[in-house]
Amino acid sequence: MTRTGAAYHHGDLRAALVRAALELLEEGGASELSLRGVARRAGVAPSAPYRHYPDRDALLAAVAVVGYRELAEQLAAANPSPSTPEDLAAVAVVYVQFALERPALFRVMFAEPRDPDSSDRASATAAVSAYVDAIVERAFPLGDKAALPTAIWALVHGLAFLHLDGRLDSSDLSAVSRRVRASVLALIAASASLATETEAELAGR
Amino acid sequence: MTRTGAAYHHGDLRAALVRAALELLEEGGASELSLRGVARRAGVAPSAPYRHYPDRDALLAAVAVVGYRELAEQLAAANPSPSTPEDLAAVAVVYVQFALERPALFRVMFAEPRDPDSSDRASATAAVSAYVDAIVERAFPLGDKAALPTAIWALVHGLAFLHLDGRLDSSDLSAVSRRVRASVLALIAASASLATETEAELAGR
DNA sequence: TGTACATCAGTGAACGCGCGTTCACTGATGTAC
DNA sequence: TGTACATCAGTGAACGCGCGTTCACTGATGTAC
Repeated sequence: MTRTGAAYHHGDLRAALVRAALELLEEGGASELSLRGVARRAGVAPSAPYRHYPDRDALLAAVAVVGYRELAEQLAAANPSPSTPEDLAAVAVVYVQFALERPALFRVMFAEPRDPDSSDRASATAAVSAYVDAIVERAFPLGDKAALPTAIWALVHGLAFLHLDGRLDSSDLSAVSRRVRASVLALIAASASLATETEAELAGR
Repeated sequence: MTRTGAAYHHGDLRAALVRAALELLEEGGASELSLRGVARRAGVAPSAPYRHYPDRDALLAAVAVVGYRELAEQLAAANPSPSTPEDLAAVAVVYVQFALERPALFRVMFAEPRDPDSSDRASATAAVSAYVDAIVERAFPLGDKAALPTAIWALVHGLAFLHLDGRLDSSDLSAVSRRVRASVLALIAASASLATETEAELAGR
């Protein structure tokens, strides 16, 4: 709008809408994202988005996809290929930090999709899942069948939401980080100890 | 309405509204609970609830409180005073089952309160937190400072939401239970092994 | 036991709101010749 | 290089909707004497 001097044709409204949505989410306050609100923010008529997205959900899905990409980038930036428990714990800390820094976006990303077969969103979510599995798997091959990656993801995700929903105190961010780190380390330590115990039991208690 | 034969005075509309809300949540579909919808379900004018609750949030808070109570009852029924890792794992399984069986209620319970100082809701949430802390603490005194109870709660809560939001497959309920059980057992095993490691390190590696 | 009256717990119409979506339209762009 | 025209990407008015909340009201209940 201000960029090209109020052109009739926007240029790249498709991307601008996603950008506007992210801005609105960033500003907090309104956690519910409305199509009209996004259009307003982009400086465009309420009907304009329909040239690019079939409906509101499609726009939300596009926003979620960008969110997944940014989360993945930040995780990778923390440690592109974690190999020790400490590395993994550091990645987990970044995951929770992302949730606390961009709560509204995080909620959009993980909100139940109304249309459960939105392929974009599903594939983005599968990508995150695969990514998490992959880094945990690389760090701890054969850890505890396939249970460990899921357990770690759930642990970190649960920490994120408990903080986000005010069930855990988020006022001291370094305390949050310590808690995330300690939890993840504890869980990882378990996989080794479980294996040992199992061996011991097999060996006759 | 049908009970007393269409009395003008309802009898106990206050409780009936909460019951109606729970029914609506139970029926799934609409995860958003509206004051008007609840009044409609209770067979009462849209303005009637205002005799009992100052606003929509207050009604939602009352619903959440009932949800917390029922969750606590089910957890206690699973095992009133868990003392082994297996006991705790069983309680965790019930927690996730509750979320999967009553997803809409679970979301209302854990949704971010708009009015962050609703005392009813806050105290109910504190009660759950205290309960979780207590049973974990009782089962594993001095486990890993105060980190373990939180970690377990987060793990289980994260599993619940990842299933609820379709990030993990919920089609095979017994597989879900196995995953929950295995994750919790792994995390608990860690507290012992961590303690051992710490001692070993203190003893000079 | 009967009456007068205050209080309580409902009604129902109305308010203003923002929403998602549709529709006929129009201005800008790009292509064919 | 210039003109005719199809296509594209916006506009803006309008639709119907359900919502939370308010307000003056009224029927039922309970209390005082």
